Amino acid sequence: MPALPKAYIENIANFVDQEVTLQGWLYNKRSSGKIQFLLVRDGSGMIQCVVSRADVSSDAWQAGEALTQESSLEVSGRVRADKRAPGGYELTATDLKVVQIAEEYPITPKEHGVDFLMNNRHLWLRSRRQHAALRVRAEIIHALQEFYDSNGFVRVDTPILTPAACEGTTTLFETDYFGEPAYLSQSGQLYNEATMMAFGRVYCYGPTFRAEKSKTRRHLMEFWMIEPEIAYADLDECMRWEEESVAYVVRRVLQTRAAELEVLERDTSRLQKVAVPFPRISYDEALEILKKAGEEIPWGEDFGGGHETIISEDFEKPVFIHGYPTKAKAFYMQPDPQRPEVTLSVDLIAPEGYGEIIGGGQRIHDLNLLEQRLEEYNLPREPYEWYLDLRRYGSVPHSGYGQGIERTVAWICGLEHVRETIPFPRLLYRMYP
RNA sequence: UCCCCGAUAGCUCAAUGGUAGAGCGGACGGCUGUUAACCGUUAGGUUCGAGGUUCGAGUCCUCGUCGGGGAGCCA
Repeated sequence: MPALPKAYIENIANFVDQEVTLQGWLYNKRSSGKIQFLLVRDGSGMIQCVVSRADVSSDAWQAGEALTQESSLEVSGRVRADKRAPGGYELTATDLKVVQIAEEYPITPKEHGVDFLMNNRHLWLRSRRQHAALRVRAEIIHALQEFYDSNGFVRVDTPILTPAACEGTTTLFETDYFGEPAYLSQSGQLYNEATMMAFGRVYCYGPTFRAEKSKTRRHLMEFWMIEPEIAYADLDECMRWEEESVAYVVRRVLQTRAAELEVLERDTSRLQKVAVPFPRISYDEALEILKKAGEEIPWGEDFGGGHETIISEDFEKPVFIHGYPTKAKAFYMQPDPQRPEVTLSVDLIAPEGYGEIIGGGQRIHDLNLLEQRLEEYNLPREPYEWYLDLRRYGSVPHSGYGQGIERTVAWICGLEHVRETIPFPRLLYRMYP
C-alpha cells in the first residue's frame, strides 16, 4: 500500500481531491458484480467508499468481497464531494487491505431487543446512535469542566472510598478496607465543603454509587456527578451558577455536536430555547401547579418522577423549584430564616419529562444548628467531627449542588433511558458486560 | 420490596389446542450508483425450566428462572 497521508473521517472535508488512507471498520456493505459500496467507520465518523472492479487490483477487489460486517480494514482512495452521499463526501477506492475478517456479527442492521443489546453492550457501542450519544456525553463533560475552569473554580476531587454515609439516608455499597468497613461514595459534597474552605470555589467530578433497588429509566447504581461548591454564595447565587452552566453546555452541544443530535433525531428547537434566566418557582407554587393538574399531594411530601414531569410541562426551559420542606431534605440544608419549616434548597427540573438533573442549595454554616440537625436525624456524631470543624474555623455561608451527568445527557440527546448515556451502565441485576 | 407485561431459529417476530414459519444475519450464486440495496438457492429449532390438564400443548393451568416497564428512593 502506498504511503499516503492518514486521514480521519471527521476531517475528510480537508482532503477533497486528495488521495488518503483510512483505517477503520466495515459498518455495512452493498455490492453488485462490478461495484462495491463499503460503509466504513473509523470512530470519528462514517463514509461510503466506492470500489469499482475496473479501478482496483484483483487483490483489493477480493478483499472487498471477503469483508463481513465489522471487519477491520485499511482503505485508500481519492476523496470526492458527492451530493448523493449522506455525509457529503465519498472515497473512490484505489486500494483495500483487510486487517481482520470479523466473525458473524451479532448486531445486524435490523431491529433488536433491549436485553440482547445490553448483553452485547461492548459491541452496541459501535452502532450509530450509541456512538452519537456518547460523543455528546463527552462534549457535555468537556463543556462543564471548561465552564467551571474558566470561571475561577478549581477542580478538587473527593474520595470514592469513604468511612461513613454522606447523608445517612440512602443505602451504600459496602466493601472491605483491610478489615474495616468502607463505603463507595454517594456524593462528594461533604468533602467539597472542606476543599471549598481552602480554594473558595471548587468542583469535583467523579462516579457515585447508590445501592438503591431502583428500576426506572432515570436510575443507575453507578453514575457520574459534577459537584460545585461555592463559598459566600447564597441560594440566589447558587441558582445563577446552575443556569449559567446548563445554558452554556446546551449552547455548546448545539454548536459542536449538531451532526450527532441529528443522528439521534433530537428536536433541537426545544434546546434552542434554553437561555438564562430559567424560571424559578417555590415548592408551594409547584404544589399549586400539581393541584391544577389534578395531582394533589399533602404539603411536606417530596415529588415523584411523574410530578416533576407535570411541572416541567408548564415551562419551555429547565425550571428551578426552591424552598422544599425541611423534613424532605438532607440534614445539612440551611433553613429559610423567614420560614424555618422550609430550606434554602433547590432542584433543577429538565424540560420534556427528564426529571431532576441538579439538586442543591445553601448549606448550614452555624455550628450549633448543624449539631442539632445531626441529633434530629439520628446521625452518629463521631464520623462528622471533621465536618463540624468546618463550622468551627472560619465558617461562612455557602452553597453547592450536584449535577447528574447521565440525566443531563439523556435530556440533551432526547433519549428514553439513562442506560444509553453511559458506556457500561450498572443497572439493577445487570452488571455484564 | 410491590404492581403490570413478556420469553419460539444467531436477531426481530408469526403460528384457531391438530405437520413449527417469515424477514434480517450466515453460506453459495447473480447484478456498474447502492442508501436497513435488490433477486435466486440453501443451512439453521430441547418453542426458558419443572410439573399438570388433554387422544393431542409453542398455545391451557401451577410453580420457578430470566428479562422489560413502572412505583417507592433519588441525580
